[in-house]
Amino acid sequence: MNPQPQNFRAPVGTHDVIGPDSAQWENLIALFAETAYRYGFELAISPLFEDVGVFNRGIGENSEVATKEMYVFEDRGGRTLALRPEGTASVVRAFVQHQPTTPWKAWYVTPAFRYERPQAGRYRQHHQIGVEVLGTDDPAVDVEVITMAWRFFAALGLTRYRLLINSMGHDECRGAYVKLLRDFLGAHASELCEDHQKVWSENPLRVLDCKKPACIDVTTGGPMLPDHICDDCRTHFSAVLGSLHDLGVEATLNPRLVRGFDYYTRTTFEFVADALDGAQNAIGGGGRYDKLAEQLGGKPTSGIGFGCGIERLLLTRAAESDRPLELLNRTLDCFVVDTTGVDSATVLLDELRSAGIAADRAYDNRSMKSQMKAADRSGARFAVLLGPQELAAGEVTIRDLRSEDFAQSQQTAPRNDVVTTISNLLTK
RNA sequence: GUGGGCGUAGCUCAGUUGGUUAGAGCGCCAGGUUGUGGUCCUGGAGGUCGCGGGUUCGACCCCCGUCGCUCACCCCA
Repeated sequence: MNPQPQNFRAPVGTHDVIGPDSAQWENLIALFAETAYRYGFELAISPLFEDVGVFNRGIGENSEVATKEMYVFEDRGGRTLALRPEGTASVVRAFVQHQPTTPWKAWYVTPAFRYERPQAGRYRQHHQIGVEVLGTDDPAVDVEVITMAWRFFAALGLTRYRLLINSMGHDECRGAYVKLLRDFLGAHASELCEDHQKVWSENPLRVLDCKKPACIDVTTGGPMLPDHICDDCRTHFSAVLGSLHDLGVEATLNPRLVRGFDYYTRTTFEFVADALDGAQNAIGGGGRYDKLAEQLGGKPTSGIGFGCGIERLLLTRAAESDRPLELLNRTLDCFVVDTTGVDSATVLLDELRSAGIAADRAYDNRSMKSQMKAADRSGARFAVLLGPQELAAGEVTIRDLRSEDFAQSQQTAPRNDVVTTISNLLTK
């Protein structure tokens, strides 16, 4: 009659983020929000799920993510929906739907879902922060977006990261290049690695990204993207590279850089962290997607953006430094120790908190010693002692918990002046 | 989807060739004479040894299965 409760746990590849780790997340997201506003971005929140077509059209129906990693499901109304595997497609869908005035600059923070086997730095639900700019193909925007990410990493305290960059060309010159590459690969198909001998034709660009020696050998002698993009794209790319150089943002040209989503055109980039060993060292990436809005049914609109994985950024940060991020002040101002037995703390705390003072307390009428321990553990700056004596005298005792000197670390204050006294002590 | 390693208290881990009531440290709770934390001392709570089956007189230990964690391949953040 009383069934054994099941031991539920977070699904495979997902994680609960609780303290003290959640403080790192809070810091990182707050810093990103701050950075985004400084660059003129507004926050965009879009649904976690979309019509599956948004992602199929966006990231490409043949892409690895779309074919075998998406969480696709049918809702009760028979609609075929998918959990977002990345941020860009939804934001661009929102742009197409609402047609905000351009340039539209939006930032986001969102979970992303991909059905893969989890491993270090790879999860079925991970979280991304990113930005998108729609409505201009000015190379200055490419530079701004890349630079923002670059500066953000530095503000996070990262030091060992690199920017890899490439130009994919626009649809026409890229198409011509793919044809060229396909012909080339066709002539050398038997020399490719085992896997690509079979599938090189479906997406020739992927072969460029293959890490197997066989494929590298073949493609090294073959045509590379930057040499075959049209004059306009070349000019655009040069402008981007030039400005990045002027700003001191160190970009490494990587002609093999081909990202996993099909929507990219022209400027394409990736950030890798050297502190992360193994295959999961990409902490962020992005690029231009000048055809995406159109593919999602909108007017032709240029766009560019980047996304970064929060988990990987924090892993990188932890690998580079022992010190946690402490950009936000999240220490308690005071801890109320109430031994009156009549719960005087409730009213006192309401006064303190209403005045903007961060305050907490113990519950359950615990002993003074126990409450003092709790005060110490809480990290609060001051303990506000309120016992029978203080209650009778109409005052409180304020104790500086950082001081070791008993005599000088305590003072009394009239009960009515608690807020102002604490405020004054805090500004010292 | 394929393969390797690992599942013992909240956490980090011991547990001798299979042998009685499964241990430690940290953390948590309570005390150390009646109002003071961070050190110290004492005590306490907390575990169906991931789960299911098998071998055995006897299983945390051996075997099989399963689930989970983890790492790698693939791909990506």
